[in-house]
Amino acid sequence: MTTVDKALSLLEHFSEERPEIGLSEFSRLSGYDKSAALRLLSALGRGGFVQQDPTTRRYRLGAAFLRYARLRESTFPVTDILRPIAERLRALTNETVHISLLNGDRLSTIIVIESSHANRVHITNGMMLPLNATASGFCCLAFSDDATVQAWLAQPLETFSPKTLTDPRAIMARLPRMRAQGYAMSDRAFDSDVTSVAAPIFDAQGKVFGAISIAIPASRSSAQDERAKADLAIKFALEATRVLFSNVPGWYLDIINPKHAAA
Amino acid sequence: MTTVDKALSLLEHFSEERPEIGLSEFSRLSGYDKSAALRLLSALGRGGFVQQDPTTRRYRLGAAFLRYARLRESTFPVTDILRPIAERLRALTNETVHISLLNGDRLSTIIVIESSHANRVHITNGMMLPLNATASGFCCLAFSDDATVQAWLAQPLETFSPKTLTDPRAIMARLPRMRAQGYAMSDRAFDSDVTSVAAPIFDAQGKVFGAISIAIPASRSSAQDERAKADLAIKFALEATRVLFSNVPGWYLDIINPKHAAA
DNA sequence: GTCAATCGGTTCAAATAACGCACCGACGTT
DNA sequence: AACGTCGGTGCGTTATTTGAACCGATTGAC
Repeated sequence: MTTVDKALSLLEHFSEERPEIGLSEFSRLSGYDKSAALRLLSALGRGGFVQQDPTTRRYRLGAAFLRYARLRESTFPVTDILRPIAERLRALTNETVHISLLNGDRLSTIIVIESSHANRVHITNGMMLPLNATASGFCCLAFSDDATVQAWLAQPLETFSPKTLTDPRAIMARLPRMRAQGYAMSDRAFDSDVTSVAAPIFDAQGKVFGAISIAIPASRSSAQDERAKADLAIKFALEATRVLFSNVPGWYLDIINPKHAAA
Repeated sequence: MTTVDKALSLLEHFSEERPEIGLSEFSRLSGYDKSAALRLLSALGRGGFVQQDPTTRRYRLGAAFLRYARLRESTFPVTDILRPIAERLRALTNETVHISLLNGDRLSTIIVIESSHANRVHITNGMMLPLNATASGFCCLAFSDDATVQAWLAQPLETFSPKTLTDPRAIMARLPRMRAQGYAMSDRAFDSDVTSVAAPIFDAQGKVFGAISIAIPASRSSAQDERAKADLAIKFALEATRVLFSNVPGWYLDIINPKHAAA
């Protein structure tokens, strides 16, 4: 692990719940010596990646992220690239389609294309989704490595509906099946009237980047429909992964098509 | 300069014009040895700060920026914080007000509140503004250190109107006056019908973060108006700096109010 | 088909920067 | 006054970074 890795790993400790972190706190969280943490934070500060509140001296994420995120979006516009994919999937299914990206221990919804049915699922763009109640969230869990999953599920899990799973063991017990199927399903675990299927989008390193999900009013969903919808979700998520990163992990291709006739 | 600084500085070579950079190119641009550049890039890659195109092997900005920028915005929402300030300034002047943030060698406009006059300046949100033709851009130049200014003006400067300044020396000649006044003004240098004044917003390190600008149809502007508008721009930019970073550089306070009775 | 240049990436002894303990003054509690 | 914790510093020890040489793979010229 290089010094740079260590510096970057400090940033991982920021989260929605812990947006500001003091020096000693960083030292404790990371296990690095205070002087090491200070050196790393100073370097991050010089680069604008963290900034200190002048009064409390605590650190928060810096303005460089605005700059670089904008630059990246203007030269490699993920949202623009993914929207047509979501639109085509919505055209094929006429159900609400949404794409969410993994953001720490949550998903942020960046694209929503609603069904034209009068009875349709409404999802707010920008909405943060939990990992323990949505099909997209289950995707992130099922296709991430064990250590990451353990860390995610170690935190307290919120309840959203009577069917929400909050027991880490119960959730983990379901992951192998999802992994084997190549997609995830959530039946009324987030909203009591919504069933959804989702397939994972991977980044260039083969880690879960986000998920593409089809959300259906529970009243309209059926078991035999699920598989067809899931196959579409997988197909379009694959396309998204390819378009963004030209690179789908081989093991995922093996899962969704063991005969190696890639979709 | 620590190893972390070097790694972060590699990212500075990305720009709108150069969104993808190869290993040797990085080595040349940064002056670091190829093996050093590779080590740094690998670390950045592990953190998701750069990613490699699997076919060309060139590097581009990674997905971590989306994640961290979203996290920062959700815990420290610059746009939400600044919008009410822009709205109040617009209410006082009834002219189009916009706030732009420094993004490399350009400004990206994040807030636009238009005047209610029939004859008003229209600015598109998200628009990228040059440093050499707008009041906001002049602000960035006037209140940045010489080395930065030199680097910015060393690049070819685009012409936007007959009054655009493209000679670095002509531009630099005007900066001391702006610095002394505490604000910048641009008369028809970007759009032939628009005059604007702008005051700088500073970040926690005292570097220019962006600018707040009042844009007026040239036909409606007058010299005596300029100073009044500028004073308002300064006042609101000060407030923006304080609200965001609780920290206005002392030298700037000295400039805008030498008697130390801070606004 | 061959040659030369360039690409991304690897190796390893020498040079250098990171590490982490001990310590500082400031602040808040007890 | 004594204690605990905070952010930050100094410095000898130690581990990482450095960079020239090198590798195999591409690419373009002839």
